[in-house]
Amino acid sequence: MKRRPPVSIKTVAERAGVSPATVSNVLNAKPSVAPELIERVRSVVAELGYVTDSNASRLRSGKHSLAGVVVPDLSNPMFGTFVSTLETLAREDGFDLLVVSAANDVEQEKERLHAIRSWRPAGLIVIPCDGALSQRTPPSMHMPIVVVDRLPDAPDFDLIAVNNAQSAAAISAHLSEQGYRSCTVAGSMLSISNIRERWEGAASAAGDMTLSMVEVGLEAKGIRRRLHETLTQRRPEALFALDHITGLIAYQTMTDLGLSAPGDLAFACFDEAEWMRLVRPAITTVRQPIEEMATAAWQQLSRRMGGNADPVRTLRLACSVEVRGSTLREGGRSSTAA
Amino acid sequence: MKRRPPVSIKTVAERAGVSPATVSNVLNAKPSVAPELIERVRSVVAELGYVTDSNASRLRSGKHSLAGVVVPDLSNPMFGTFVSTLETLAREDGFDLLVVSAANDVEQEKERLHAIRSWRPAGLIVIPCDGALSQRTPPSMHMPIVVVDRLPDAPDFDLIAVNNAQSAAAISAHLSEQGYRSCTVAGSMLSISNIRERWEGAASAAGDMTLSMVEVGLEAKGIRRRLHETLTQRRPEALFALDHITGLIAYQTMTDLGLSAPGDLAFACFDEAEWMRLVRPAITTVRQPIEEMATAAWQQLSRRMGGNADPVRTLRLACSVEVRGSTLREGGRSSTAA
DNA sequence: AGTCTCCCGTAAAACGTTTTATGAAAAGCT
DNA sequence: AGCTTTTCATAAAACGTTTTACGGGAGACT
Repeated sequence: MKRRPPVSIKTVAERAGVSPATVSNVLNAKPSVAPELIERVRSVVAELGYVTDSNASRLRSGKHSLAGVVVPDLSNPMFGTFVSTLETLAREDGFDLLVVSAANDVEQEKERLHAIRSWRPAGLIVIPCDGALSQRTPPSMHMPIVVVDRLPDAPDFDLIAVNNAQSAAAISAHLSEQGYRSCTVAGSMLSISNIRERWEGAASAAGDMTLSMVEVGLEAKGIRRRLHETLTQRRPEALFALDHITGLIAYQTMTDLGLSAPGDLAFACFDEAEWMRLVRPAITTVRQPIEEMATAAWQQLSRRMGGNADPVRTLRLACSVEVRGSTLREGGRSSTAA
Repeated sequence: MKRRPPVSIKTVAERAGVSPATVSNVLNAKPSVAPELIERVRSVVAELGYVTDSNASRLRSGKHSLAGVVVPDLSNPMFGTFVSTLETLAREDGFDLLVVSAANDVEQEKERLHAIRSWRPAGLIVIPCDGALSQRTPPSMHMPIVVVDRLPDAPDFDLIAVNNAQSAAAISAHLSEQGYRSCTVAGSMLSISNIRERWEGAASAAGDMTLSMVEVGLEAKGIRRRLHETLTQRRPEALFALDHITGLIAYQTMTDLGLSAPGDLAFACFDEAEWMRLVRPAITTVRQPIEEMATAAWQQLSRRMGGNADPVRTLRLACSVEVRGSTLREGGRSSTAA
């Protein structure tokens, strides 16, 4: 591909026989440019394929059109859907998104938050790895930040989350209603705020069911090993996974061990993925409203970027609980009083 | 959060009692700065939390640290994994990624490719919606572009793809070996080059098996409807889905119709997802080497961004075929000569 | 015909950095 | 002591835009 010097506003101006200021006025639809000049400039822009340098434009005008998104891991489909929805909304408002991920590592998250500042985004939407954001967002970080999904460790941030405790409680109550006497709750780490909320919610509604918590970590091999231990040492009657990746590996582990749901082991997961409907029996899940979370997050960030200085705001969205075959005992429902 | 005027290199210079040029020299580790000044500048940078404006830096220095990635849809886990891997590699080379997606729409892809240019990325990695890239990358678009997964419609681009035809042929041959006499091959659209290659590959190795192609489109409802029609009108003995989303919806449709694999309908898919191993029987798949594709794409783009002007290059990576229960007939293998 | 007002195009400055050229001071050499 | 060379700090320019202030010309009014 033959390399040609890049086209700048000066090139366009020279070719059109006007000044760079006139080209800028045309491109930015400023009033009081003669129709003849408008036509001439537009024609040259099309001919040369000129595209304004958004960085230079922001430098001079101060007007932003970039926002940043920081997520723990783009391989997780939940985050992929989240970012995809955000992008659609951002584009409608004339923004592009700079998307970075932290590989589920708090040190990388710190580095990513630092690095993203250098692009001067107008604001940030952050799904933190664990929530210790105030350590990673120094006082000099002035841009508005909306936190999603995990609770930040300081009250300075707008937060969009789901009703973790209540939804996990619903699962716990359901399992208890079905007559299960013991349940292991598996989650990555209790230091991750939404995992802790879910555990606490589950614990609050266990009724007569004995609940225990196992922290399986974030690394697939470790998750697999701890779940394998859990299911082979003293197997509970039910297993409740508190996040998507834990749920996926939990299901793999129980199928590898030849355990079928719900007879050998009832299984529920706090996150919905398509495959959970496909396996037989289908899996009881808590479905998080990912697109609503993305919508609420973008709307709140838009307000902040627009100058809104209201007190910080927390929005909790409701999940839905999908009861499916993986937790239903034969006659289980009818044997318990409503 | 109290808004304070942003800190610039001038603020740092004033506070440190040096010139902006000295601050720049310190931050960029230029030789011949007195140790005392280095220490003073660093201390002020830390105190004020100053972060260089990468846009202004690139404007003056001409040195890039942003690359662009365009994918059809981030909700598709394959693209999520791809971008995640790219990001890790880019970061190792000191680059950030501007990630945009086209919502599987060629008009949006055109708009996205145009918009991403305004950020002046040093290069682009593009998974096109259908491959008609030369229409969406005008001659004025000089940055290096590496195309991934789908064939571009012009020979100007580096390409990283998989051996679609050969891998699909392997599935087709396997189905024929198993004794299936008819197979429907379902893919989004033949105008998408990798779908076309896969169909052609499957067709080339069908042997005695009757093959037919159904183009199901990209929109979930339409995919579901066409697959439903296909499976209820004149049901084939086998179904081979050519991409992930088609495979997911195909499996949903057959389970909704009460069809079990492989007895009622053998099922194979050209893409691997975790759930395909979890369902019973597990699904026969072609596993694409997503991380290797990302690695090869980044390496090639790095070379191009570094000034390499070798002729354009195509790299085809090999997929692996995972034969599982969804296509294995009882005694099917032993009845066919190797 | 002269004066005043309005329109329109643009020169120059500014944004935040980096680079380059320059000058002053210090160090080295004779 | 004087001259030459080297070091180091910085003034000014430059990157690609947008904004602002200014000047010239045209039109309107008397």
